[in-house]
Amino acid sequence: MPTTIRDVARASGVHVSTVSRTFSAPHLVNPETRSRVLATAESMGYRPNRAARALITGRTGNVGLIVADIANPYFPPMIKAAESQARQRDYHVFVADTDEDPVVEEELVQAMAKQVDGILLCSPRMANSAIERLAREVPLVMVNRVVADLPAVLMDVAQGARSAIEHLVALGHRDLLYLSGPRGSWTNRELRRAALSTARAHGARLDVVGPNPPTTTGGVAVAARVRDSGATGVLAYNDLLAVGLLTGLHGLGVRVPEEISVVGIDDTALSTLVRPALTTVATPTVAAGRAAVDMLLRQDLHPRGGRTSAADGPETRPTSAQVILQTTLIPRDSTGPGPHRTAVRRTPPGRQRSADLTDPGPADERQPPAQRDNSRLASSAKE
Amino acid sequence: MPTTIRDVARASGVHVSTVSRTFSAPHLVNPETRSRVLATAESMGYRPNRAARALITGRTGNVGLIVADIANPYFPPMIKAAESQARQRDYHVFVADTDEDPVVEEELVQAMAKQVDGILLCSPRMANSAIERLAREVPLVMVNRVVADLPAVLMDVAQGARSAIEHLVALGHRDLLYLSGPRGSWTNRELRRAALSTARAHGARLDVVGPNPPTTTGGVAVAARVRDSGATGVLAYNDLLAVGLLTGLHGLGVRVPEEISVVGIDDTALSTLVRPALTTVATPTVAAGRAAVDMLLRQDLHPRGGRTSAADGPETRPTSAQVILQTTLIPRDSTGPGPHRTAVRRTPPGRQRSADLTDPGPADERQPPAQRDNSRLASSAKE
DNA sequence: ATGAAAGCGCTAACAA
DNA sequence: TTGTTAGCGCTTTCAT
Repeated sequence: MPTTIRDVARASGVHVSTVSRTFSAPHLVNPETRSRVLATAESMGYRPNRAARALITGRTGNVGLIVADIANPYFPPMIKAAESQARQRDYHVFVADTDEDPVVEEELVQAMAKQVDGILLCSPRMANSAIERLAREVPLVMVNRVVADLPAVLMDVAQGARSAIEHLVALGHRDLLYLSGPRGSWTNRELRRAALSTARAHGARLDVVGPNPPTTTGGVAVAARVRDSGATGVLAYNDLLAVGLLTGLHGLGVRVPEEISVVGIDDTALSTLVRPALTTVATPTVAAGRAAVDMLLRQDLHPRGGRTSAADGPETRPTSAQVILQTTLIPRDSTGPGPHRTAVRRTPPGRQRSADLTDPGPADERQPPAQRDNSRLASSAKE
Repeated sequence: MPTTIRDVARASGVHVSTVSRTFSAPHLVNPETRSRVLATAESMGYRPNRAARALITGRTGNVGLIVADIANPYFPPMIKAAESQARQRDYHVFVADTDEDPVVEEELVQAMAKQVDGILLCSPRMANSAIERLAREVPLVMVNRVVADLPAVLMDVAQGARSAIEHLVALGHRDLLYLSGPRGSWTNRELRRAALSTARAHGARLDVVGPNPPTTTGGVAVAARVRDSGATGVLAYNDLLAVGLLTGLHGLGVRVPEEISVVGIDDTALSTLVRPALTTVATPTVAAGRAAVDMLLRQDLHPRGGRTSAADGPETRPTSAQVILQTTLIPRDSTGPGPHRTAVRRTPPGRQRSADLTDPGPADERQPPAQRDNSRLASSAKE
């Protein structure tokens, strides 16, 4: 039976409210009383019950973070960024994994709702309608998805897909493939659309294969189909799929990048660990984690419930805004010259091995390769 | 302002207690009333406040899971196993990452304490004393560590280290290295001790290098030292360190396994993705996640607080027990013949490339390679 | 089967 | 500066 505020009050001969103040507003209590209370509390092993406190203040000091798959190396940097940003503001982050299951996702939001001050929904798989409904129960910030006018942190993946396709085309590839990700993924739709239109604009063929589970296993599984497709350049929904493809192709004896070039998306830790090192589009996950926490905590200035309420003036609605983060192509060793190499710009095979391009290539590839933490953000307040 | 139980009561013309029963004990309420209440609740978008409920029942329906580093691929399978096991019993899992920081770790336990029914501490870095203190505030289950007689799920990593060292010795390596992990890690101490004694028993030299951060970066950083050490066989604290070492050695032009053999620990997803594929010791993380949840929920039969208390007989203390899970060496391509190869058993170089050994090798290597989910567990109740 | 009342652990007006 | 009182949203005796 844990010690309560009442036990401490009795033991130190003061009223509960004094004990309460000792912990939540120490400056309002006489230094002497304070230290006496603190001492007895300490000796009794008393800890304020944050849940009970939350019930009345309306603030828990926690934020929830829900991701589709913790095993995807895409998320950990984002999670860690969110955690450190939250910690700076004296918040804690509780993470939950939905296993790519929309139903579990909704359940988890429900379960978390009252134990956190808001939830970061990262790459959610739920239906829009479900999200909108939940948004009325708990402050939500979306990451990688646009839902109504909920606050959102987005990445310009369309631009990333354009860069990737143009990179492949510039290398002389005309038969391209987009390895599609899961249904219901906003990012997947963006990528696919941008890849298709960019390919068309450059007179290249682009087939779409999928949906695929966004995992290495998914990549291995689709390798034979990729080989048989006749495509020489492949863009995958994410690094996991791309790395799986690399493994699968290796198993089939197909050489990368000599026979097929592969581009991933996300620039996860994996991409420099595999051989050949993966050409990929860096998505600013760290900046996203930070930005998402900031948006949530900013709008959290309007606490729900709690006693503070009263007539709080003109209907305080959450500030709806979007933050859009830039993406960057990182050429590495999994892309090389294709069959339609034009005579215009000759680069020795293996040129891509150097991350430091001397030949800047087509305009869209001309990204500063050094600047990896591209946290410059184009914030566009929608109201 | 979210809808409360009172709003629903008023709107459906019944007392709050009836609404309460409709949700927590439906069988005690008249079917007609029930459906009426349910209907109004639904239409008003009412959701029971789990935090408030927990305050009185003493049960939250959540379990906490604290890990040292979410980015370590070692943890996700364990987390997912815990989640699915918990979900089967209608519990939710909240995960938190401590960034390998003991202080953050303690804070997080505090923050979670009252919002969960118990906490799984995975590979904690805290001091024993801190853990024992916290164990008095919230039910704790340890994973990968022994603290007093707290319930624990352990892996027989010592046996794993023995297998690994014997594997290297059998291949003809006599100059070995153990790449040490973080201070304060129970697993690290176990590994180190077992590696040292096994090497000694076989007349091999084994140096210890470290502590190292248990990350790929740590592995890359230590590569030059490893090369210069003169050792030909290396056992690393975990796969991350081993994979980093692989990358570092590759960068230095040192060939694996021709010049140096490397063994990892954990058999993370990474190990089959890198080239050469990593020889490693599989640790049963999935079984561990499941077992930990089971232990926690079993002892949770004794709810803390709540109103139920009363005189509950003979001092119900949490059942203290340990579960010990087996580990298995998985030979892959990062280990090969060493300079002291005896004439006894000749195996062509590159034999290790096949996961299907025809030559079973020394006794300790003779593990069933197919059986990957080694969840057979030796449970030893200590009371 | 339902209502009345007490209270989980805590905070926040308001007095004193 | 401290005590008094009310109550956050909910469950659970105990009556009825």
